[in-house]
Amino acid sequence: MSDDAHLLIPVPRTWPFEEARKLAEALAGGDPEKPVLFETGYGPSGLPHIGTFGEVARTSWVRQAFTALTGRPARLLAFSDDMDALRKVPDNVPQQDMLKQYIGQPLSRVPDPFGTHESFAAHNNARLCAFLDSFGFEYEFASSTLYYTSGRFDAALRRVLEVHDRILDVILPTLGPDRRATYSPVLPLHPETGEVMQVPMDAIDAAAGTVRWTDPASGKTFETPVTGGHAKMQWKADWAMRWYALGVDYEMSGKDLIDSVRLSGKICRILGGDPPSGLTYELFLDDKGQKISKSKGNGLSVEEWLRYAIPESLGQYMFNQPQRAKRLFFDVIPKATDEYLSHVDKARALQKEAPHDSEARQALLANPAWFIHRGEIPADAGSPVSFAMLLNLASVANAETPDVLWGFIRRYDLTVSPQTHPTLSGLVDRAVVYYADFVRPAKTWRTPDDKERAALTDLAAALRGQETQARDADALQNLVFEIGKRHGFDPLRAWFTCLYEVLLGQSEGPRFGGFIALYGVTETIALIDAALAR
RNA sequence: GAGCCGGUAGCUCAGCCGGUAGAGCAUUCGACUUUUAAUCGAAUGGUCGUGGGUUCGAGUCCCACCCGGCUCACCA
Repeated sequence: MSDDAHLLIPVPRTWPFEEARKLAEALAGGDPEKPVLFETGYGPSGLPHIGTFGEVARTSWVRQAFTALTGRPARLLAFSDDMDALRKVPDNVPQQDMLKQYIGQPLSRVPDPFGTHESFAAHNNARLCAFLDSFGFEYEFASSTLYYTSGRFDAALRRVLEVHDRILDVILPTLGPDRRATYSPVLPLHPETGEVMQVPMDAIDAAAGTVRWTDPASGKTFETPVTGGHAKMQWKADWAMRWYALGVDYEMSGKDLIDSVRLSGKICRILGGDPPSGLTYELFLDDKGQKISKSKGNGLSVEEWLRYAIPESLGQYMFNQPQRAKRLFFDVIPKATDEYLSHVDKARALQKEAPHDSEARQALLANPAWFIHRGEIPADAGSPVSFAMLLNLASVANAETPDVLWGFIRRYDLTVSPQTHPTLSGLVDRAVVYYADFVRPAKTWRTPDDKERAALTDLAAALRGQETQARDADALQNLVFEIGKRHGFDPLRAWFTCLYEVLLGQSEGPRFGGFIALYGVTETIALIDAALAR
């Protein structure tokens, strides 16, 4: 641990700081003034998804830890491989027939099926940026097409030709015989059709910076410069070339890419560069333990998560154990949310102590909320009520709108409101949705028997006289109670159980007078009428 | 074939630099309620996958094995 002397602070024991320390060690010999480069990759053949969020979030956290640890400047580049060829037409976009005609073309040359951007790639790139912005990530966007065409990769591409054969030696043994016959790390763009060509090279001219190849369709031979956007690299070599050309210091990837990382690292070394450090994170599993993939459409999307929980909870989920395969399904949402809330409370307390207490500062840096809120816990973050409790409450109260939930919350604590507690407000809104989507559909409403039917009819009639009156919970409770006694329920508890089972679809519930007062007399009458009509 | 992850209470999991096994849920009991619990208190519950090793001391470190799961071996 004595070799940590160059670090500004002791290393907190969380994975972003462990990663940052690894990176600091790897960079120990280099120029301390040079900004450190973090990269995340994105393939714009589809819309950004939850894995994209996870990778950018986690990379951002390592960067935040790295800066805290070393004080060195760092950038995060979100690199979009938009020059990659359109291989398959995604089935969740319009204009399928139009897109089919562009298979094999770089995504940046495929028209936007939504008609809002210059190209399909531009459309997806814009969606990526909007998506990342909505979470407040700090990053610089990079377009592969722009980098290629602007000549930014030219020197590296010429270097690729110089060591072309050594690159082949590394890649060919990893390929099957069929692929081996056609493989080339350089993919020239067809000068006539614009297609990204996957053909073997006839000749390499490193001095001229060109490749010669034959179009299998026409038999014509072409001499194409690798520079200036006239060619791109095949993906593993592309990754390596990019690391080399840009000097990428850190990039994570999923464990399905372990072999690619190894291979690209070798190629990067052949080019004369140092491959980046990085974390291999585990994949996300759906409810049945299967890998989540865009094409299968299993698991959970970011939109779905945000429908049921506040954004910070998704950060909390991604923060936990990146090197462990985790189930990504609806039922993990409440736990992630409450973990986040409890960390925020601790972090806020630690934040007060941190300026004059080094132990508190260390604990703060180890707190997920410190990362999720980018180093500064807002004063109004956190909630006095847990999400689990709100879900329970929504269920018990049959809460169909946030108002009903707020009514119960305010009876519990009059000082809270959506204005004073914005996080709680967000939780309440989602609890109602979660209840409506998951809890209520599972409920079963019992049909009342004749005796219950008579009592319920009586109750509805009695309530009709109360519609215009002030909503006095006690008076309503007495009313309900009297009707139960009048109809001879014994024990009286059976009457209330009947109300819960018939009207709310559950065996337990809130004090009924209070429920009517909050839920509304008219609404309760409607509830009874609906039950009687069943 | 190559590689990765996991096995701790009935369930889901936490367990840091080795120092008397923890949480939530579930279960049971109690308090408070004109029936309730969104509340509070308490109890029950574990041979830490197996076998070795290191150590005064191992869920934790090392080795071997068993079981379960996943990923890559076509494309990116």
